[in-house]
Amino acid sequence: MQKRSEKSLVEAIRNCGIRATQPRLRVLAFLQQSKYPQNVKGIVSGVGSMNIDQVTVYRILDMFKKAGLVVQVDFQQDCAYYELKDAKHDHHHIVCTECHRVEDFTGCDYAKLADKALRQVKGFAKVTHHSLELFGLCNSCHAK
Amino acid sequence: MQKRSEKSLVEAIRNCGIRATQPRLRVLAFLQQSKYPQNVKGIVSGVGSMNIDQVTVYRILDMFKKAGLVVQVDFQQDCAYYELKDAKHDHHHIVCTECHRVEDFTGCDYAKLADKALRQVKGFAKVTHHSLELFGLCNSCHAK
DNA sequence: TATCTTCTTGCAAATAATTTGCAAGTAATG
DNA sequence: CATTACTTGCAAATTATTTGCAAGAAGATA
Repeated sequence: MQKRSEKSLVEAIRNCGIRATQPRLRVLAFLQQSKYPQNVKGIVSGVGSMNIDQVTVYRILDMFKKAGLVVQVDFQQDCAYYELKDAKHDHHHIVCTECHRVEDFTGCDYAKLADKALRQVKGFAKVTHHSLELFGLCNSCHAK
Repeated sequence: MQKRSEKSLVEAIRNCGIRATQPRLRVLAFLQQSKYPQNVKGIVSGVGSMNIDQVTVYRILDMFKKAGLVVQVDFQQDCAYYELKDAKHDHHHIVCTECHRVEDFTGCDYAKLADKALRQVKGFAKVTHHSLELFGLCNSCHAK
């Protein structure tokens, strides 16, 4: 996720057919510079200078999700996390179930998987997105 | 998931090193005969005859999860769902984002995926489980 | 740039999921 | 069948997420 200029942030949002408001720009910018998925609490404190109500963040995330700008990530923890959607749909996480450390990995072969699933089940027209997380133990937690 | 006799239910639970209590047997039996993942509300009403408090269900699920008897499934909806863990770790779902219809599919090639991820990231010792869900539209919702 | 319309935001409050504390109940062991 | 440790149910707390509504801002237009 390389940084985008203020101008291209505005464009990214407008391209989805929605207004480029200050809170939306801040949330998008914050997610862009985040190394890992963020939850609502993290976003509220992460946008810093500007005070954005958490309700607003919920609504923005919901909208971004529907617009295909961000994806929701479930770490089977307390709450939902969000990150920018990558074009290839091929960015996933491995999470330590002890300390909650997160690392990225790629290579789930999404297109093939979606295809295989659609052929296998009956009654589904198309796949729009997916979620994939690995859970395990990081070296230090495993050592204990 | 074929049915197990009462006796083997008891054994399945005891093998995890925990007591085979009535509520646990009921929850396990209910999950076994469930076609799709169930949430806490569904389990409470599903166990029927016996009244089990939802707090107890939460605690049982938590314990079963740690014991490796069940897995948690996140449909990016309201709450967490649970189903029996299959030995091969190769049972996943495709969910309609409109009507929430669920179908199963297999073939994620878990072993290879976990291996690939472990080689790719640094600092992780092992993978214990994973989650994979596809989201899309079923035929009737797609037609609209 | 002033104005208008519509979409957004913030705040308060509601809802719903999940967790915690504790006394009373029950499984497993000898 | 008595003991002990683990479990359950109930009440209440906590936390995530949603809803309603009046005030505020974005974008189109004059």
